[in-house]
Amino acid sequence: MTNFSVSEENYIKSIYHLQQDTHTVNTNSLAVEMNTKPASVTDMLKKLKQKKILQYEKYKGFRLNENGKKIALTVVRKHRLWEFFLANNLGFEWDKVHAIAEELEHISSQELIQKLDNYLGNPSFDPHGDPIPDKHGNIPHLKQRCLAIAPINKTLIVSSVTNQTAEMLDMLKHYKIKIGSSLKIIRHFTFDGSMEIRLLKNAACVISDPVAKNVFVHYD
Amino acid sequence: MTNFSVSEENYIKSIYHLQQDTHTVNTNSLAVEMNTKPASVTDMLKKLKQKKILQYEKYKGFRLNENGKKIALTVVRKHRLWEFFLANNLGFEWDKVHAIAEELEHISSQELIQKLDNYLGNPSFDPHGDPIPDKHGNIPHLKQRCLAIAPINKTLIVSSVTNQTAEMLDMLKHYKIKIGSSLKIIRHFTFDGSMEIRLLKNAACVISDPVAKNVFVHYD
DNA sequence: AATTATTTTTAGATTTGTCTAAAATATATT
DNA sequence: AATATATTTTAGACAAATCTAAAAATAATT
Repeated sequence: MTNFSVSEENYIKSIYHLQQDTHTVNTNSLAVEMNTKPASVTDMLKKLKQKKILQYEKYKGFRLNENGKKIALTVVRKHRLWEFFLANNLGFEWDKVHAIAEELEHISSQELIQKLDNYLGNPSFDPHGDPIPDKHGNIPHLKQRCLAIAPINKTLIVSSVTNQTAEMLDMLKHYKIKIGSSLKIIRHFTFDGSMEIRLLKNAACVISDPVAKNVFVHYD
Repeated sequence: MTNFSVSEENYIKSIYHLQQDTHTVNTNSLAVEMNTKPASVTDMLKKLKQKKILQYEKYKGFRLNENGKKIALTVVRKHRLWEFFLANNLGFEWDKVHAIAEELEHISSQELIQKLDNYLGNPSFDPHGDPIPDKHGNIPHLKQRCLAIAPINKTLIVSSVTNQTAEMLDMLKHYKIKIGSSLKIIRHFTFDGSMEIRLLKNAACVISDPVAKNVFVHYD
């Protein structure tokens, strides 16, 4: 497998994230995503095409081929494992880990990542609730949806929180809700959209609709 | 404090290591140390002088000033803390940690290093026995010398091993000698320069002069 | 369909870090 | 001290990654 520069890895990762929803990515959106200029993107696209990572025809958009996706997944895996380490072992807050993991994800040693993975206990989700690909690039795939519309009376596992402002984190801390928390929805109140929930072995409590809208859960 | 590139940090670190013994470093030896060409060294020297990190007069050698030393020490600190983490927590062998730490030492976050230091229990020596500077750049300073010429009948602590070939490591494993081991020299044999030693709560044993020459110890 | 607006690419410049080959300086030797 | 040798620096080139400004292609609008 060819060797990729930090810059190339960053492009590959961004293309991977963008092509999830849409089927083909365009130059401008990648330039925005990467905080760079469209001309720079075009330069890099040519390089990545030459390295047989990218499906790309001039003026017609582009997307990663299977090879490219594989590389993207190794970078994503490294990023999320480091995020887990930073939050879980070093005690960083969720909102601080991303920037540091952006640097750590480019450390090249395969052996390091394998040992780190084992050291951390082969976690499946990072502190933001995003799934961590395994060493083969397989992504753990549970149903995930917004708590506001999740099923009642089923065991739900908090998987991610979209609004990560200090105010929101403060609120969640008060309710003792964190990534990995187990909870059930007991009932909805139609008056204001709030809901009564019960966290595993805690008393029931009521959370507002705006809170529930930003909390995502897994279940099977 | 200015920001330094990976390449600049590597030059600073190498100059730091070279200026320990000699008082002024010369272009060729730095080029050898860094596996590069003398012309490239000169280019970088100009840059580092401009950044007020370096005492440097054309053709007359160079050395880091106080600012430069401070920067070198932060890089050395990061390198050795990561080495400790790799060996102690992830289970890497001594001889594998250096190459990976060469990459990790350039991760920029100060907060990361402070938290890592605490997580590791603020260790004083890395897996090679080299001292880890603290956050102020202070280096723990014990007497260190070659086991072959260390004092008899004093408690010595194995601090580093210079020859780290597989053969040597194998031999040390057999004798159960590792970094941090406590031992005493019981007597020397003049016939072949070998010595009888006793490791804490182990039976005494005899090690050859070539082995002793590559083992370094601390004592007070 | 023709024109306008948007998006994308090209051409050429810039910065960082490196190199080779030649020139300048310092050191060693006779 | 003069010459030879070794070391260091300069000059100019190159690759990677970026940029600006202009040209080319595509999409939208009248």
